[in-house]
Amino acid sequence: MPWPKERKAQTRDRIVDAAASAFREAGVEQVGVAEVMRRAGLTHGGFYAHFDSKDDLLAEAIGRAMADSNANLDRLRGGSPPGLLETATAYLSAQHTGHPEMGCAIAALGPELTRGGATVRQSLARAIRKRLDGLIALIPGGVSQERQRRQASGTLACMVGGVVLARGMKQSERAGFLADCRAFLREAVAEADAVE
Amino acid sequence: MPWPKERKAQTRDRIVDAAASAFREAGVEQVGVAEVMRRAGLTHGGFYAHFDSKDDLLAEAIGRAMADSNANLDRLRGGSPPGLLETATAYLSAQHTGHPEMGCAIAALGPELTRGGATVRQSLARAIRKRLDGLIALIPGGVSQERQRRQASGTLACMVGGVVLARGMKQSERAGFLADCRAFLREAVAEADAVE
DNA sequence: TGTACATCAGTGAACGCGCGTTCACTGATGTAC
DNA sequence: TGTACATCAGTGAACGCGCGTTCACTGATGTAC
Repeated sequence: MPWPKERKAQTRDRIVDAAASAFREAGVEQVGVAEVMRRAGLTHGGFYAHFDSKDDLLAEAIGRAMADSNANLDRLRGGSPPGLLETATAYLSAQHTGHPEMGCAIAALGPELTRGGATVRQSLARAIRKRLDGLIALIPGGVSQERQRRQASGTLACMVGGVVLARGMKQSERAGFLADCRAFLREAVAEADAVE
Repeated sequence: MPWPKERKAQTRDRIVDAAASAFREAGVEQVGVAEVMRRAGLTHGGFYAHFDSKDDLLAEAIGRAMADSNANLDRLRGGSPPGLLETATAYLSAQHTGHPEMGCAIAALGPELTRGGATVRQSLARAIRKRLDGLIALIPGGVSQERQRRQASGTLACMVGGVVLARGMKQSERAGFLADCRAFLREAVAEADAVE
């Protein structure tokens, strides 16, 4: 074993990171294997020593992007406690909307991943499941499981749709729309708690 | 003028229709000009007698897809009155989720359109604006404009995100998730009315 | 301690292939006589 | 009524080009002696 054992794993990691941000930034189809490798500081020929195919890389990059995005949202949330509303507020921010390459993979790539191969779709489904479970875990224990599920599902839908829509709008309408989405959720979630 | 005047316009229409459904079904990048023309019953060579570029067609297909989708949602809504909740309920249905090629262009193509050329982005922005205004118009007049905007924005975000997420999930989790989103909105919108 | 060697991560040229676009053409049509 | 003609929507072969993938190779490294 002439090379340090962990070196290949580190290179692989760099490739996944490069792919996770490049795909979110420009779309899966618009970013070639060569471009990903270039971003990782390598040449394209070595790619297949690490991955079976571009789809294989994509499936792995989805998970990486979600973890990455979660870390960024935690940072955005700043000091506020990790509740459902606080998370949604950070998600529905101008910062997140303006930086897809560091943001949620579902909002940046959802529809095109849905049309991908079986491995990619599985990875997406797992990412969504994880996000949803993460949100459910943020809801206080006193609430019934059914209500937890409903609140988390509706809130996540509003988060993802809000960012997708904001990114598609005229720049000038974005901030207002995001504020409307945040206010909508604040009311919906708070009132649902009151009813409880 | 040796040909019936309207014939070329009709052919162009057929191409736009074919593109609107093909793009929503398989994604813009996955559908070539040749495939669109084949679906319209033509050969690819004639394409540039009707459009300047694929992007030009795409920009037009977005508008067509939205009109088409609205007609389908009206049909889905069936007898129920055209209110905000009824529209959201039809949108967040298994039928819509299962048939992207007849559904909302924002949910099917949103993120990739955001990364498109200027004309495409403009067409998307216009489509979103129209959808939002359409939803606002469904809210009873007694509600303040600010509240109308907030309700329509939050509801649309939940609709789009709900369908994007449902399509990315395991088949077995879809129906429950869509029902949760519908229930969430029913509560959010109804309670907001009560508070009014 | 120094040298020859085996390993294998990474290189870079090459491959088919499908794409968007171009262009010379064809042939169905309405019009002029 | 019938024929020659001009028009132009639509045809199909061809063009570069960039992509995902393959493969013979290279050269930096740890090991054996």
